[in-house]
Amino acid sequence: MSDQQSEGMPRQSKRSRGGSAPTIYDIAKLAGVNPSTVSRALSQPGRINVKTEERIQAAAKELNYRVNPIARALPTGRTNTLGLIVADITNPVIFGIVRGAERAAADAGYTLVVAESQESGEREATAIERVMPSVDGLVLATSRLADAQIKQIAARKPVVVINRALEGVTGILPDVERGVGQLVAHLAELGHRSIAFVSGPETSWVSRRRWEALLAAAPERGMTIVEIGPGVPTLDGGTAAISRVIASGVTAVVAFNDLMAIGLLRVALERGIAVPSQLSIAGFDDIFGSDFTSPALTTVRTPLTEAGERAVRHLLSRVSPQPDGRRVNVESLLPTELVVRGSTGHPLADAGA
Amino acid sequence: MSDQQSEGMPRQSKRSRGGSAPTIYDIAKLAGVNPSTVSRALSQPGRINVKTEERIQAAAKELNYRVNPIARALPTGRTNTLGLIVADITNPVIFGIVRGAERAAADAGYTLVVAESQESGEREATAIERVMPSVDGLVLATSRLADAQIKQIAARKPVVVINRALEGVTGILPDVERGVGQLVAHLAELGHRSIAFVSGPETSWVSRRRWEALLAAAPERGMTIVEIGPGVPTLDGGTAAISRVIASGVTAVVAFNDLMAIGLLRVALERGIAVPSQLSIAGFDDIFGSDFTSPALTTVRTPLTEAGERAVRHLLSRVSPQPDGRRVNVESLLPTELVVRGSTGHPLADAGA
DNA sequence: CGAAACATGTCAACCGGTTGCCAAATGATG
DNA sequence: CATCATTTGGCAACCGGTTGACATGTTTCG
Repeated sequence: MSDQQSEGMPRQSKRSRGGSAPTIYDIAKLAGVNPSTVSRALSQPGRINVKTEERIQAAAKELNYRVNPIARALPTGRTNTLGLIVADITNPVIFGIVRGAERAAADAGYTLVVAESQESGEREATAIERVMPSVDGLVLATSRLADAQIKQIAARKPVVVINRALEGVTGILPDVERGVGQLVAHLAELGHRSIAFVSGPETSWVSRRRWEALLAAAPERGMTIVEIGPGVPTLDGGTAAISRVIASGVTAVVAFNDLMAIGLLRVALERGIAVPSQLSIAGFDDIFGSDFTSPALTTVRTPLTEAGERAVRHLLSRVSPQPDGRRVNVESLLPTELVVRGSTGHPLADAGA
Repeated sequence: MSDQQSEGMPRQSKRSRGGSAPTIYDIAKLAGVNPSTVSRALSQPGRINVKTEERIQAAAKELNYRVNPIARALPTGRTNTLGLIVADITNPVIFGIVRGAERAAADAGYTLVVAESQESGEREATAIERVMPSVDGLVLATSRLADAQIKQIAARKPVVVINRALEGVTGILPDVERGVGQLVAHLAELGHRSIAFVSGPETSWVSRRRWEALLAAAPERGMTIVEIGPGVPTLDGGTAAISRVIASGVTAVVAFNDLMAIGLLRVALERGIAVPSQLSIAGFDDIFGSDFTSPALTTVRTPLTEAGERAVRHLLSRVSPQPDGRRVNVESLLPTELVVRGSTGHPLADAGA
């Protein structure tokens, strides 16, 4: 019974299907060695006799062999894949992150799977559960999860968060103070004495940080500053804030992000308010399109592509430690910088009155 | 050194690691059945006695079991993953495609891996080779590969291409005529008698299609039309074309895409040309930011999110045929439509002279 | 009441690699 | 030339599911 396999015609030999991709068994047969030798030759160069290795390489090339990443992942647990979870793929702030992450991953021979949570914590948790088993690590950009949830995930797989400070979890964070300092100095030089900050969502860590930085920098230059908000971080969120901005009597307004700033800019122009002479407007992030406006938007740029890149490189350094000791410096903050365009300028002499 | 693992405690029993994820073997033990029964209970509801199935479900829930997609993929070949290859993730035309594709994939419980070719055919081929073994199908958006290469790939795995017509390969294509017809009608109604089309790259299938549609529609309305180009499909590409546009004496210009249109708009305003009274400008795609300009851009919208969605849904229908016969209608073209904003208007009476 | 039809669950092979252990071959050393 | 160290490559178990073949138990029906 047990030898029913061996009797009769030479029923298709154990390993060798027709159309399918070649396996190490095919190579082994062709090179006349054991499959395990092939595996070693391919993944641990040097472990095998040079002569044999060459023979195996030649056979592999002849068969046009590609290692099956799934078969490799099963025993090793390493998938050569990273996950990137974003709240909203079409949010321009995210694009850069995705690009940077994808590049860094591709450079290292890693594949990137992208999942979108659509701003929902629940969907985010689902998406994470789905990709978790098949990734070596996760980048959480703009996560909507609670700190505790993130920590729990970080305990299972390496995790890097972007734009969020979290005890025990690596975070890629911007040097908000730098860009804000430049912005405030810029406005002060132009002659502004009062600023309004139109803030974003109450729960936004980034919005809070930006506000704190402004709150610290403005008085140093002898400027007054007020916060208006919270508001939704969209064009409409900016539009909705205009009345309060005007009522506050400031000559310059800084919005939580470029989208809100553009909303402010549009509604201001509609109402016949001259920008920048009557009202200077600035935003954050330097998103795609922020220079499409007339006047173009002055903004504090956050290097988002670099954020994505760093996040992935740090993840990789934990997933597959580099022998040469190169380590990604995640301690240093991402440098932000002011981009001066047309939406900020000297206030009219009488405007400050 | 090598046996530090095995000394001491009674080396872990065959199936049951501590920290690791639970397996069907753990469930089997808990429910007192054979692992294969667990597998069937989980993947073929009904094949198993209801009573037993319940017991297994309970055990699975208790252990918080999640199927290991990699282990499942190895024997079945199905990975529940789709690949999306794009030329440039940060190209705003792509965003919508990515979002639509991701949503459709997530809805079906599929994971999406995204790879960027950075406009290089070689990188694209590499990226495809890398993801090929671990996906069930591929969406090629804005491929830079030759027709023959794509056909070769399509012979190995299900492939859907976006914005490209290719014998034997499913393509998601826009109904260019519809939007162009609306645009031409709109311009004619405004009183324009002459149009210039600033074209994109010579190799762009889409640019050619748009030009052909314009060429067919304009004369029907008694308008003259000229082509200016080819040019690079960027802001600068638009900017560079302004002199030739002015020289042509037209009152309306249609750019290959919104980016070029915005470039034209900006340089026109810089030169003191009034938009739309002296020159009406329109673009294609309705990209993010096309309404940030002053005046906002009139454009022919292509439903990119739907393109991504359709591409994935069609792929899914081939990968895992729906029992209910629902099929994705890929034959019908994606409806494009005119979005009228401020950059088009009545030409000045004397401008046509 | 016996046989055929059907339902249910087990066995064991398999997907395609990886890797610990070991035997044989080779080389170095005294 | 004997002895020991080092290479080299094979054996076989393993990763975690899936699935065809089959044995057993249960129903149905002539």
